Amino acid sequence: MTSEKTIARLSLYRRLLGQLADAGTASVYSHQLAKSARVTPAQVRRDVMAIGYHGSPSRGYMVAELIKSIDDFLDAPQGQRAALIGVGNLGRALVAYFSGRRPQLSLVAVFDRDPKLVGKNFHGCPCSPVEQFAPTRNSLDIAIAIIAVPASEAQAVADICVKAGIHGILNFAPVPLNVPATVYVDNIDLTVELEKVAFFARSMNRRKTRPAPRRR
Amino acid sequence: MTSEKTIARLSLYRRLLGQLADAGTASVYSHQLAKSARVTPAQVRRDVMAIGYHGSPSRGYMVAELIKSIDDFLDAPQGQRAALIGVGNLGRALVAYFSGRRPQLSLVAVFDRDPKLVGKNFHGCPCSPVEQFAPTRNSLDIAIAIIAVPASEAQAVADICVKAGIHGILNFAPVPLNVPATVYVDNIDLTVELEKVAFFARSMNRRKTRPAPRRR
DNA sequence: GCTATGCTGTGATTAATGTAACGATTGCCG
DNA sequence: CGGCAATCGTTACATTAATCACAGCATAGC
Ligand SMILES: NC(=O)c1ccc[n+]([C@@H]2O[C@H](COP(=O)([O-])OP(=O)(O)OC[C@H]3O[C@@H](n4cnc5c(N)ncnc54)[C@H](O)[C@@H]3O)[C@@H](O)[C@H]2O)c1
Ligand SMILES: NC(=O)c1ccc[n+]([C@@H]2O[C@H](COP(=O)([O-])OP(=O)(O)OC[C@H]3O[C@@H](n4cnc5c(N)ncnc54)[C@H](O)[C@@H]3O)[C@@H](O)[C@H]2O)c1
Repeated sequence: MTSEKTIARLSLYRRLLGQLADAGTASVYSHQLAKSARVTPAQVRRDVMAIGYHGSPSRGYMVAELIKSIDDFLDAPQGQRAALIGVGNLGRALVAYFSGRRPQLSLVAVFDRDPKLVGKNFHGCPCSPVEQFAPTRNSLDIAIAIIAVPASEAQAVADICVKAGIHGILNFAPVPLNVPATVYVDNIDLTVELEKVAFFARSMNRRKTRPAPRRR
Repeated sequence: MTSEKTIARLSLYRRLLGQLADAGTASVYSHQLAKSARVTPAQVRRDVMAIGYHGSPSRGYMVAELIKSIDDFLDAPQGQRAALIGVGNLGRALVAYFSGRRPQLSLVAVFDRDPKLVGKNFHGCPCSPVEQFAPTRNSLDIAIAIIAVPASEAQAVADICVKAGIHGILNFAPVPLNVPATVYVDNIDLTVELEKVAFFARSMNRRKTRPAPRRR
């Protein structure tokens, strides 16, 4: 019932709130949070409403409480584990970035088919051959796959993931994947993103107006 | 007037059409293109209409002509050049990926503030100190900046870009940037994307229905 | 030739998403 | 103690995006 866009914003709010908490801020108004997230105050209030948290007109939202509410809403109670498939240029950067972040959503294993990579350890994640995906998935209870293999291999790898019981895929290969409706796929197509920026940069140069207020 | 979503799909169509052209296919129907792009046929026709190309009811769209039309629409006549700032884990992967792709949209320079990286060459792109950004931008006519520096540095780097006359930014730092309305920013927030996948993977597990048809 | 077929182009319609408006509430300050 | 100022919660509205549905047309087959 809650839309994808709302989930994305909640994830962003949570990170911004974490920074506020670190800075010792106890409470925050919708317009303050809106400003740092680059959205309207009404949008913030709507999103907060969606997770059932309530602020007070005088103090706004209690930072710690709101974080807790977002946690309860977004996180799985027993945590979730992810695996990365394809430890190439991009894959290595992703492991460096995602490993050791939130304990509730951790990267625990990586896979590749290159024998030179198998057996190595990447930021605490052992690299196994891709044939080991299904058994490893079961033993470590992996819920999410991150695909960073060449485009030509992506569909085959996705099939392996689906067969092993994965229900969420973050796909960096520039190929729309074919999966059953029970699997959620998020495609990150960086070529498309770059071309988008190129196009709108051009229209910015010409007319000095932006096509639409930005956020993601 | 043409929306961001439409531009993103056109970029995807172009790549898919290129594959068709390589395979020797001369013409394609909206429903075929729609299937590989994971959108509806009506959507394809609408998008094609937006760039002023016309197909024929009998043959559909001529692949080579449609590619040409998308090129004319998306590409700058004299090409566009991009620079990357921050040659760390992610930056290096991006250079490897983006360098030497389309000549119409090429990565030509990289910047960092680490003296150990300055002077090195990354896939044909010389690495300069970030202080050299403005002069290099002018001499190479760089239109687009890709930001891959730590979050704490991102705003400062964005300011440098804006001051140097950049109108398009692809931002990988997990920070909403503060820029004037004359600059188009596309934020790629991978933490948000991963958390989104985690959330919907969970809801897939529970109820076996997807929240919305997927695409990006 | 003539009809049947299957596609494109596009106005009409529906769905999704975001914004605005405003009553309700809370504490503050005189 | 009672208005004032500010903010939340929520409903109504506006905007944007996607889909439907069908007229119009080109071709193939007979
Ligand atoms: N490098 C980037 O910045 C970047 C940017 C955007 C998209 N991508 C996409 O991400 C993917 C990976 O890019 P990359 O630059 O890391 O490529 P890469 O060639 O450096 O790495 C690919 C890795 O996948 C492994 N691999 C290949 N086939 C496999 C299989 N069937 N099973 C398991 N592992 C397999 C290879 O051994 C290699 O280690 C590609 O689809 C690419 O288009 C990369
Ligand atoms: N690695 C990933 O896969 C990944 C994923 C998502 C987001 N990100 C984001 O991308 C950014 C870069 O990530 P990374 O993993 O490559 O980090 P990194 O630390 O490996 O690289 C950062 C690079 O930026 C350079 N740098 C720092 N300050 C600079 C400045 N002021 N001017 C110019 N160069 C400067 C550093 O010298 C370094 O080379 C971060 O904001 C990170 O949050 C990275």
